[in-house]
Amino acid sequence: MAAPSFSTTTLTPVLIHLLRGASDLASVAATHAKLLKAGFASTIASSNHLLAAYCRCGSMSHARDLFDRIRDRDVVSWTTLMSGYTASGRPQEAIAVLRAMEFSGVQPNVVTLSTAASACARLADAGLGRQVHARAEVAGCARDTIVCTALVDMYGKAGCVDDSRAVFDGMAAPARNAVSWGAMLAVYSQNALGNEAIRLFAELRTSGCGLTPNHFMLSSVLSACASVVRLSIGKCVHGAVLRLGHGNHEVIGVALVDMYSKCGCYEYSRKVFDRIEQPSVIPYTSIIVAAAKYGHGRCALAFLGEMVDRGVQPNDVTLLGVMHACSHSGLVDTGLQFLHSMKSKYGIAPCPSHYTCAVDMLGRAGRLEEAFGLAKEAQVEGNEALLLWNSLLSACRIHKRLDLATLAGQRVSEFNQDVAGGLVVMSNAYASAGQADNAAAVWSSMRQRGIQKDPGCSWIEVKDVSYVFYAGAVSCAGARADEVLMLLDELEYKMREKGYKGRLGSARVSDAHEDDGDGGKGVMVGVHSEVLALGFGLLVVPKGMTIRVIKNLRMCCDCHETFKFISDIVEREFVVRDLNRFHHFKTGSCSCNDYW
DNA sequence: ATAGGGTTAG
Repeated sequence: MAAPSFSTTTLTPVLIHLLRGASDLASVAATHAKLLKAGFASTIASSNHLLAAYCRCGSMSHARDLFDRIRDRDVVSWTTLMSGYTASGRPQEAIAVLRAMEFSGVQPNVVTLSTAASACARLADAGLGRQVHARAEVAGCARDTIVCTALVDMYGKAGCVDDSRAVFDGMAAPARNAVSWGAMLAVYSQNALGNEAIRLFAELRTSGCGLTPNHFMLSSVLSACASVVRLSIGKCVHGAVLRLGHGNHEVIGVALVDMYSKCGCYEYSRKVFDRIEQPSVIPYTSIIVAAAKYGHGRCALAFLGEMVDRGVQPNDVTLLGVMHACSHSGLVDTGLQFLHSMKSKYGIAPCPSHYTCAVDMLGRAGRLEEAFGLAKEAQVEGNEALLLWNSLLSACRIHKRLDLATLAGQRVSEFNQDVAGGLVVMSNAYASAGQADNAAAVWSSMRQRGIQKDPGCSWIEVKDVSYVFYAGAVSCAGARADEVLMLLDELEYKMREKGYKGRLGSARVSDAHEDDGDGGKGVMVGVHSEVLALGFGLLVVPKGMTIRVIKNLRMCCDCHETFKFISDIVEREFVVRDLNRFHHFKTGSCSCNDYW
């Protein structure tokens, strides 16, 4: 038998060297075996090295076995095990390790507590996170930059944005580094507080802290710009990306593709995408989703073909994007083929969102019997099912199938939570069918049950400022409100000369998709919010510039017709982003060819 | 010196 050839003091560097190159279980286990065979008496340091190596290669069962056999476990052993569980997606077990560690009497340090905070972040559990926060205070670790940054992230992931900000504000200015700023920006961006993220980013640049935006901060801010549809700021950030030399970073490329597509600039998304070298599945998915939103179904299919040819595997999100593209382009049978062949062709089993998309697609195309059949046969539950039956209900209204609408409405009402949207659609279905009494009854029952619904609104960005319009209320236009109404009056007159049959303004029984905000008299609406936003845009956006309107609901047929007429009359281009796609109006027609 | 914090597609 070979004599041990290392002394305790020389072993550790050799061990590190062996373990550093070991990213797979086999080589870690081989090193482990060699040590045992050499008869080396393990020290706590060498055991911890091995433990970390097992964790790095994701083999938590081996890590646990080793850990259980370490007698004199120190804070590093415990922390390493916690970190391993967190990294392999088992944060609950990391917390159990923390509890066992405290029970065993070993004191946590800053590394332990930052690891614990990140386990709580993964669990999105603010209650547990608060306990870790308190423990950090007690241990005197609550001023540590990394602990604080982990807490900022933890509160954010748990949805407690104010707590994140309180921790961030409590950090002394020199303690805030680029990671802390990046974490706070990400918190705002991930919690749909885009404007707060934009404000904080501006603060970074004026704070005199001397930190330069890095790709983490830039991608968070771009996603913030996308979520609140702030094109002009997004373009400025794009400029900063190029100046700072981050233009070739894939993550930034994806954020830019997404930002431009959500801000109504599909062409820019294309240009950014074309500059990404060797795009992975995520950039491909983001451009496919962008194409889907603009109704470019053939384009989306071409991108899918291209990625497959290049050996990039699509995933469930990619295929959902492709199906959305089919749905919004009227490629119904192609979309259905995807649903039925995705398992065999791409190895991805359809999940509830794919079924929901297919049902929506059939409904959009007026193939309602098939849609109902698929809806019943799909194993969809919970919130997904609510979305599914809601979209069917919507389709029934559009295709004036009150018989089926009642059926779908019944399904929707079986869900006790969040039924407002469905009930509004039901009411609108009655109104479309000329049954104003039933429509009013739905509203009054909603009023009695205390159900509220977000009012429909549209907004437009002019020189970095957002103007929000609600149906029937032109007040956002401020001093120019009267001018907007006069302009719309004049346009209505010109539209009539070209054959327009509807009415823009005066109150009427609603076949509307939005109520007027007071909920009670909801079946009476005035002019829709997107028309007001457009009227304002025509006054303030210079001629020759595209007017971009954003709406929080689906665009209705009337407004769609109106926008087509007006684009012809004033010879301008409009882009409208509604709840699920974009419409590009130009010379009297729309990019969707009236299919959406 | 063996353990720690932030980002992208739905």
